[in-house]
Amino acid sequence: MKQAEIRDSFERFLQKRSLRLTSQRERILDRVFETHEHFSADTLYNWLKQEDGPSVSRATVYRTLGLLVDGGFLESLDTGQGELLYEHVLGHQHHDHLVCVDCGKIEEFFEAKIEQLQEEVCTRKGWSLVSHNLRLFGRCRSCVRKKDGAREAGIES
Amino acid sequence: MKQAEIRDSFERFLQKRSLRLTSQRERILDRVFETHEHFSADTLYNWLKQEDGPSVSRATVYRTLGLLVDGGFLESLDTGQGELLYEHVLGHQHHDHLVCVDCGKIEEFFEAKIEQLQEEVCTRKGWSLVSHNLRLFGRCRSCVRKKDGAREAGIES
DNA sequence: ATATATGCAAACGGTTTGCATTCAA
DNA sequence: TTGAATGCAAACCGTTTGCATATAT
Repeated sequence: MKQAEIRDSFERFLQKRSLRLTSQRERILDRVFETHEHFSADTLYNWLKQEDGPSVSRATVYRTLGLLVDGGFLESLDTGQGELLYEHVLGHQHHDHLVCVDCGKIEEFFEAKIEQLQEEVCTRKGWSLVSHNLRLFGRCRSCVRKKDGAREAGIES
Repeated sequence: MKQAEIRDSFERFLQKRSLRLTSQRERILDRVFETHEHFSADTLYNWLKQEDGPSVSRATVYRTLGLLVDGGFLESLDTGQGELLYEHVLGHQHHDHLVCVDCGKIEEFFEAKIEQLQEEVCTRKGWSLVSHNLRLFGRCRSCVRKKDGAREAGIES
């Protein structure tokens, strides 16, 4: 999905709710869809401060992130390290995350069988599934390598 | 595992680290293994305040909870609602959680096939799995019922 | 014209921490 | 005796909010 379509979709979303397209919202939308990394509210705030364009306050960053999550433009991801991370949704399929406990790296994965088993668990218990959050914590390929290197050198972890 | 064994195990843990068995730690340990509910630091603090025994400050509650998690006596559970919940571990097998988005109820489940698929995902990606966190958010049996009732009565959700 | 957004700074809420005092070993 | 633990209150940190001002429609 390209920038222009996203923009249209955002405008429609705002109209539906009688909200206004401000230069701040415009700027945040653009910036957020420009990156494919996971980012925090603070990171986004700093990007906007450094790069040029209409100034955006911290409060507006938070308010707009909330709006974008509501509208299904962004998803938030709780890595359990205090701050929420965000990633854009449009053009991305659902996935879960691997988080490296050594370097913080995040990778995405999708495993249909896990998704299906989650539904089965819910059904079995009489619940109705709304969403889920699966995080695998481990060591990424390069941190595993580093650790093995250290072990060979006789350094205890 | 009965209270006395847990107590011994805790004393050994403290000795190993040259930490001391204080009346506060004793009281927290007992209280925590007395309940089978999930509880927050604040809930625990209030239990200790209402029931009688040696007084325990909020700071000590937090410090001791940390200690018990380190020692593998408790596990913490991030429901994503701001505060951490705790549950005791000894005598409990690993499980994941269902969280009701309407009433906050928590149920536990264990699904071996999901556990195994997580390992497979990691292996496939070259990661080494350390732990995981799976939360299913949905509506519990009784909230589903309530919601259906409302729908029949023509009340929109 | 007017309802909505913004920026600022203060508030929030769970948790952590510095420090003087108390206590287990 | 002395290193560790406690209680208190202040600090922390990401996030939210009240309010006066600015702005999109």
